Amino acid sequence: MRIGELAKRADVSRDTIRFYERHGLIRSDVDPKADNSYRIYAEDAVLTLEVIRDAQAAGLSIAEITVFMGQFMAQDGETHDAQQFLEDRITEVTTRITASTRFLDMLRQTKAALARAPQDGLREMSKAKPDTGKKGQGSDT
Amino acid sequence: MRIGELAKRADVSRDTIRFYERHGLIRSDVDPKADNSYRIYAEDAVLTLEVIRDAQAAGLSIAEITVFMGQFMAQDGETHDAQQFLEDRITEVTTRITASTRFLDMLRQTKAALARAPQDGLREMSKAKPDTGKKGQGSDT
DNA sequence: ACTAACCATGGACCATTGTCAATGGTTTTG
DNA sequence: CAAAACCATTGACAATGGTCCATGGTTAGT
Repeated sequence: MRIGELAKRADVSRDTIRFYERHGLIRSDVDPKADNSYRIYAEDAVLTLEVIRDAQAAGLSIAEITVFMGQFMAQDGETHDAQQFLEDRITEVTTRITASTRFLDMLRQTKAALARAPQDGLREMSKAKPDTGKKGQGSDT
Repeated sequence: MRIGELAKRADVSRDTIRFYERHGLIRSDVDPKADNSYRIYAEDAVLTLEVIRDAQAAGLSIAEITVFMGQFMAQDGETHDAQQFLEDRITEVTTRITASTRFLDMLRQTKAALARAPQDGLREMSKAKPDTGKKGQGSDT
């Protein structure tokens, strides 16, 4: 298919597709039996764009997604780097999901508190604590 | 506490704290009985910075986090806008978590496939398909 | 007292992730 | 056929989220 159709089907702009392509996230060929310069995209490009969307939601940068796509398509070795990369991403994404969920709870609690005491403000909310469990050594250097 | 201590305790740079402050995400006062211009941060600023981190992980922009913080601290009305805002954020964050989780699965599957067929590449992976379901279109002219 | 370490302010600078506009060619369709 | 709609390429522009630097004042340790 051509870029316009892909754009419609994946719900992204043509410019975005071109941007991704420049960054190696997606590929296209030129129809050899046409003498124009129109690029042709495979069917699975739609899927690829959806994966890119998810990957971005998960916090990966374009550069990282490019690597992932490369890994995904890879045929040759470099298995070690690949494994390591994937492991790192898994850790990061997991962490992000945890933080997001924590924040989601906070949103819900805030909303509930607000519903409970509309004009009163929500000073009592102060009790809602995040529960990080990581940093914060109690004193200065 | 002063900015340096806060920076250490919350594990962000001083510049980032100042950046947040300029954008209304955090506040500080000047010690009235000191004649310097050093800013003093309350204890809970550490917590605030942690919440900001989570909110960012959840995909909120600085502007949105600022609104949330305002809501959180709010004393006056505007309950309707607040409720609506919170609801919208809840929907968005939930969606993001779903997408992230979907992508996380993909990472895991890719890793597994790679472990299974190191030199073979993972052509069979093609079967792993997401599961979106949207509509509409992006225009570009 | 002197120096290292800290602080404030302002503005320049940077990477990332696109978007837009100009220019010129191609295809489709009424 | 002629216009509308589509396509490619290039490069400028923009918003976001910081980071760095220069300058000058403050505090703390030795």
